[in-house]
Amino acid sequence: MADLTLRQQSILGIVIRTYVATAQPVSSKAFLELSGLDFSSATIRNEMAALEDLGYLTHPHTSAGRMPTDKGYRYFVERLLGDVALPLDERKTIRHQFHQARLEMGQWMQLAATVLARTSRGASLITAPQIEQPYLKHLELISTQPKLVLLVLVLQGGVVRQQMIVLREPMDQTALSQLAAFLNGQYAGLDLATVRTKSVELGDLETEVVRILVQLMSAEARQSADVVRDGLTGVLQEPEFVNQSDARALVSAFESPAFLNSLVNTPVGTVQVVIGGEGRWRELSSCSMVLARYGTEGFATGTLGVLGPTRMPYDRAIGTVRYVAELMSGMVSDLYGE
Amino acid sequence: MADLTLRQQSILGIVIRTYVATAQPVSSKAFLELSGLDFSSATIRNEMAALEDLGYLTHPHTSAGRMPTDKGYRYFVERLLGDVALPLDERKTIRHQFHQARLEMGQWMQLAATVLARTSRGASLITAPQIEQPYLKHLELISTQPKLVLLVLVLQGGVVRQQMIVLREPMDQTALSQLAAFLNGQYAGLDLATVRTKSVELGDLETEVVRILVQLMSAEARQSADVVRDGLTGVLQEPEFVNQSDARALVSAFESPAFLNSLVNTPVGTVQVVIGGEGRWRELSSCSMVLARYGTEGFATGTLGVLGPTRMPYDRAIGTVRYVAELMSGMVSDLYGE
DNA sequence: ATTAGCACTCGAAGTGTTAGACTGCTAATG
DNA sequence: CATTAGCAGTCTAACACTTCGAGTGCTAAT
Repeated sequence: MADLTLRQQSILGIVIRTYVATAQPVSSKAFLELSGLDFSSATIRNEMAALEDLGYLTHPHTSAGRMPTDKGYRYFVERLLGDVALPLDERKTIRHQFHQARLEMGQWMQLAATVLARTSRGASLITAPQIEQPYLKHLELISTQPKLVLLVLVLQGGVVRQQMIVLREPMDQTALSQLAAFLNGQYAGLDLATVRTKSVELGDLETEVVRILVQLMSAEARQSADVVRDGLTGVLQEPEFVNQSDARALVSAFESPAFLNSLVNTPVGTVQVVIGGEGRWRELSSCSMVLARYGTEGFATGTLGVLGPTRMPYDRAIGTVRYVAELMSGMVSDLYGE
Repeated sequence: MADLTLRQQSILGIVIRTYVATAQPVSSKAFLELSGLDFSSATIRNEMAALEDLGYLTHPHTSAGRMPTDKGYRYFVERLLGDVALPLDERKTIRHQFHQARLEMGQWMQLAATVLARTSRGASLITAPQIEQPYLKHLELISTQPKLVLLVLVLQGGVVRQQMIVLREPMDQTALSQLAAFLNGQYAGLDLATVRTKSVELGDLETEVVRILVQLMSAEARQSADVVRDGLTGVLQEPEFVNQSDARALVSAFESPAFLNSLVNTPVGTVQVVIGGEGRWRELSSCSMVLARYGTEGFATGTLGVLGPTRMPYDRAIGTVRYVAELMSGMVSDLYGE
């Protein structure tokens, strides 16, 4: 990726910003009107042609203006984007909204999704933080019907999981509470690995409970469930999605769990930008993603991001993703922390 | 809605089935090929013209075949559709899938959504059953950090709700357990109304807990949260949604909570068919819905349904919705029953 | 009541033309 | 030597026009 002259950089930047705003190929004339630069259109044409030779811009056809290639966007994101922090007042608004929410991961995720979608014009999605070595805080057995028992698990950080168990023989609540107390004594405070290896003399029901315990805890450790999404309708308005099959590809990726699981592992604190599917997702050639992981490395992390057309306001998207990831990281250490 | 002759009924039925299958206006010639009836095309043309006069069919333009109007679909659904029960083997497959799932409402909902979407070619959605007068089975207070406490509520039928509480002063688990035991003694087994009116001498923290208790329980009684959806991508493939704005209207309705809340209240056990938005939802003029409520009337009910193009296989959709509603009703009485 | 037959309508698809939006290049310019 | 004016060349979008065939509606015959 050879270096561009300063002027080329600035032209590339302006072309990209203009194209992002208008969704129309940028002609040399339109460029001059919008940029306020004092050159003739011929000069701009020459420079644009050079940028095209270098692979940063294209032509849909001879007599059309220029639009960025994926390489052009990449250069823009990596070299031309300076400070992408959101303006202070926007940060304030967002922080304010977060402070008003209840202290509950589900609500925060919902809120984060909404904020991401609104400030970045894309579709947003966010996965619940997954605790790497969850330990059991507490379990409870609650009789709901003579032969039906609800097992409630509270894991580290207030993650709650439940499951019904069918009994062979009816048991009353007193007996169940005793059993729960016994199991709490044996298992509370232990992590999955320890629960698994620990061997205790147990009756039938106890064994069943422990089996489900292990099952729910390991599901916790690597599951694809809990995802919150927002902004799909908004992004479908973008002109690139008049094309039915592109739109469908977007919706399909956005909804599929498989896609989510493939979202890349970058360290917490960095924002990753995937432009035009970047080889990995063939159908998403007209889409870009801005992703980040949040939480505390090695302990509990989740992924959040924005999915939009390649013609995306990268500065806003990156700024928002970064800021929301910070807030969510704070949430994780507040709620899940030791 | 004047009565049609038997022949007109049969012609209308065949036109609708053909149009549903092919998505193309049905010409008199195509009609004869597919129906196997032994008339000349002129006769069919005459009858079609009559059906058009009566408002059951239309013409996109002079030299095109006929397609059903909303009124035509309505007549079809109400008068021409005989037994819509799914074939036994399909019912068997579905029941089998349900038996393999874990005994948990969330999983059942997910499964129901998938089954609905797959067997009816539409997008499906299903709301969690809402208990009208939920009562508190059990509450638990669990310390997660010195000044953070998790309140876990178990309501009737194993519905679990949780919320974090911030303490002014640190408290240890022993104290919290005592407090929980006290509150359980006072409030367990009571329904929302009783919890609300009951007055007990309480300290600061206790009051806070009860406040949240009331809040979570009343949210339970009429909330729009817990919804499971499936099949959006599939329905977007239908040719009616090449039109970007129709597609967007569909996605938008499908995702919006407001739309869900407006879904009609029919008694449990009947299936309702809304054709072409039917005045209520302007944007959904090219969509139909097949809806049913499930559960136990006056106790706990939810809504489920399928959203697709007006050109929908109504027989399958109705059959599937009815059958899945029955299964879910069974689930409700098994899990939530007295 | 049904049907054969034909005139008529309309859309889909193809062709031709034109206006104008841009570019690329060349030769002139400071 | 970078810049620019100017112009030829290219391509699209829009429109008008034509043709083809699918399909109807009607009428007169059975």
